[in-house]
Amino acid sequence: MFQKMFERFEEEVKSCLKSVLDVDFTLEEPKEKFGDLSTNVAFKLAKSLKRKPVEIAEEILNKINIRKYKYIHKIENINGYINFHIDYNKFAKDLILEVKNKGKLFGSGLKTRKRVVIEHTSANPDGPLHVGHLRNAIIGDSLARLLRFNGYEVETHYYVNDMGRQVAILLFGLKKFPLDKKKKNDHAIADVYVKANKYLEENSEAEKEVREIMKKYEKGIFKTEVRNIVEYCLKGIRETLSRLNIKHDKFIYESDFVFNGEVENVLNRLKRTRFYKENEVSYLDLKEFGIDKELILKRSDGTTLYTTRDIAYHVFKSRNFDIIIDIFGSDHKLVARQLKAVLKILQEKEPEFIIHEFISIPEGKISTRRGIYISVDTLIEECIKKAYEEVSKRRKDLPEEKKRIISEKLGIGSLKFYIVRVSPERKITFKWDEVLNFERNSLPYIQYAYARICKVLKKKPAPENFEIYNVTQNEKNLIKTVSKFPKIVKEAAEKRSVHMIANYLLQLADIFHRFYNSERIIGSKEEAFRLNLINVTKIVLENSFKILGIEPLEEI
RNA sequence: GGGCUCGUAGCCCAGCCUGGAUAGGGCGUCGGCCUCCUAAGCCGAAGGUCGCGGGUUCAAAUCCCGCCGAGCCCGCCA
Repeated sequence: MFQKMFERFEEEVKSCLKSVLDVDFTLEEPKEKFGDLSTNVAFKLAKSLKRKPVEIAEEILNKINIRKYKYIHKIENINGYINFHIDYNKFAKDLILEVKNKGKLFGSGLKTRKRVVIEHTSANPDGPLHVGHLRNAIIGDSLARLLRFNGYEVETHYYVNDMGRQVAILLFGLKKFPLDKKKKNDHAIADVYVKANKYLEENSEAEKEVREIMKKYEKGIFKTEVRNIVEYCLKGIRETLSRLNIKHDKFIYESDFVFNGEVENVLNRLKRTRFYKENEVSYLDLKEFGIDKELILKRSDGTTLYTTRDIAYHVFKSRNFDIIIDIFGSDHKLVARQLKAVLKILQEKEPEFIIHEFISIPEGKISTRRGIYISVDTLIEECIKKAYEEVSKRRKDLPEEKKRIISEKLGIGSLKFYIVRVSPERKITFKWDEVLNFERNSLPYIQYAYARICKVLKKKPAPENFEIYNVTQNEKNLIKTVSKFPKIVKEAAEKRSVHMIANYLLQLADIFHRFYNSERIIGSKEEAFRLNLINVTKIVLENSFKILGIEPLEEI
């Protein structure tokens, strides 16, 4: 019955304007003092009508019969801008009913049959995840959650690069250096990998051996050995991801596309196109697509390359899904363009890419090969440690067990939030004091809002019936922000922008805290309404947390 | 050299796609608010050539062109 209140208000404003105008117009959200929606149509008309915007606006205003609209409280003309104000008494009542009614589904989209595949993380199985992978994983995971919430059928993939040089080096290394069984799997693998790389640098004759392994492996030799090593490492990686509340639906092995003949099939298809060229290597000429660099498909020794196999994987995705989304690091920008071009050539579905910049650490450039990185495991431990210090400082009254649970969730959540909050194209320099800031603009700030609500509602649950008197400005802000949630979710999904959700959450928490500080809830004349208002705020917080894969805490 | 991305107060970030009213937050700084639902909070102040230059427009942080600076890529690595 009640559907997306903010959009209903928007619809009313639109039909209101349409009833008196026969030109296109746009609506925007002005600053608080100018109302809730605004149009600058009078400015657009000024030129053709050769009249002043203020006069045009006035004329439009006079034609409108405001009584026909339920949620429009007032319309005014300020210097030519036509501003619409919400009738908050009616609006709030219906909004609260809507949110209560929908609950967990408030803001979600209708189920669609659209199948989406999101590939993310896909770190090489040669060591633990580090900060760079973390960003990829967090963006991918929350995007999957966002699209699911919007009604899509989503499958997440971890594409395992179990082929190529790094695997050969690992295989080579394991013959020379023992695996430390006491260490976490992925860390033990990294030790060997770093040692093997160092050995290769110092002993150039060993290079031949590595190439030999690669060649044999592609023919199917060492298949089980490689799978075992890879699985060994992945077990460690999975443990880390699981602590972050990130889980992939499927692990797709790159080598499978070679062994099951798919790579060869794709190569044959490409051979029949005019883009295919051969000399000592096979390659594609992609100049037509504005890519000067030829795309090499096969080495002179006949082995395939990473991109070749990736094409086969994408053909597979194209056959099984409607929308293909890849989360890539910015070093893969060229690969992304190449893939898009090749998929177009093959007349398959072209993937969408979310390309994120890197996270750098003060220590310098990250390199797993050289052993320069902060592992996500270390990061998680640090965050929890710091969170524990903060929690202990602020909540001396809590029992030890509770403090530990809260710090674990707050620490890991803060890490995720710090990363998901900034738009992907911006590079991040990882700074501890920013990650573990427990004040405003942080996850604890939002969790605190949630905890405050829980506490109040625990004392006094929101009653079924309530009356709305005069709505204060802080209440209006909170009502409006809550009502905008479905719109934000929809826009974020369309733009594939998870950081919008994080920023919305900050805004909601901010507005809540302001309301909470200035308005007494329990014991006030408006108690019943306010309890209902914070109750719906709580639902929106929960739904937003779910999108980000962060667990709400009833107490912090 | 070429391609892509970024440049918004001392520091960090949103807004840019879809142009509009004194450019929003946060950290830090300064000053206030706890006999009352967690002060992990709230209120206030100071702090800006939106990298630079040009163009389009009644109107540009936003669109177009040029430049400067930073990052990434340009491998028979992945």
